[in-house]
Amino acid sequence: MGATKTEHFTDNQNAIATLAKALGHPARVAIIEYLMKVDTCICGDIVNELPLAQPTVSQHLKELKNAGLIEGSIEGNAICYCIDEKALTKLQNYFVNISDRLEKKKSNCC
Amino acid sequence: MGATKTEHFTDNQNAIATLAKALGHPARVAIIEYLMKVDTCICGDIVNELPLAQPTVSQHLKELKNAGLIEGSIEGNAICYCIDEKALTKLQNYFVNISDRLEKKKSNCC
DNA sequence: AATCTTTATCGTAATATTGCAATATAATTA
DNA sequence: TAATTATATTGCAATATTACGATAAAGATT
Repeated sequence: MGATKTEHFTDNQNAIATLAKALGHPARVAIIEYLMKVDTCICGDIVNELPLAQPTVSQHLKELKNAGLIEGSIEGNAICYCIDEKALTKLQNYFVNISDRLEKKKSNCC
Repeated sequence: MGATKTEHFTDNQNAIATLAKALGHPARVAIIEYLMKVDTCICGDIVNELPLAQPTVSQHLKELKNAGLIEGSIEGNAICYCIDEKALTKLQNYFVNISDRLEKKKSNCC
């Protein structure tokens, strides 16, 4: 035991959980926010921006990339990371949808 | 090592990460969706709905409650859980805001 | 009061995450 | 081509998460 039983849940539930999990660490939220802030796409400045060692940041970037939240492209020596809008749009749609449904229901809770 | 360095990040980054982390497991996404689906607030039916043992579900409920995503109130013998709209609204606002900003920027990526 | 029902907690095993030093890889520059 | 720069990977220690059986706690029923 100890491993998540993904096979018992729907694809969408797993997809949302994967995206949410990727944002489930403040460093990764900070990376997304930094990529939003800097107009031009930035690479290893992220390492300077964050209070974490380079390998740690590299690992967080990898997780964001695996989840589809950011993309990286080789830029000579460096790697240029940027936000993948599709994933964030998916999250946005999901929560807008939930909030809409809650709005209509108007909490008849307990 | 091994513990997240929360103190180095902003309150908002930590708050978003905490909420996202709580939704970072398909069972917890499933619980939220189930609570959305059933009109009336439901308690231990969640256990029957999920493919997990009762203590495991109880633990997931606790995490959702700690994150502020659901509320529980005693209903005689049972506990009645329901969604806490505030937390989901916060997530919704966060992602709507990000998507808006991305929209304006129109990906000049890398 | 004894039993049943419902939910939470404890204890524990399996697994995953976080963080970093050391090192590898790969393009760049001197 | 040797040194530099930028990033990824490896290996490992500390900690956290996931899952569940056993058990506790607390109200409901008989």
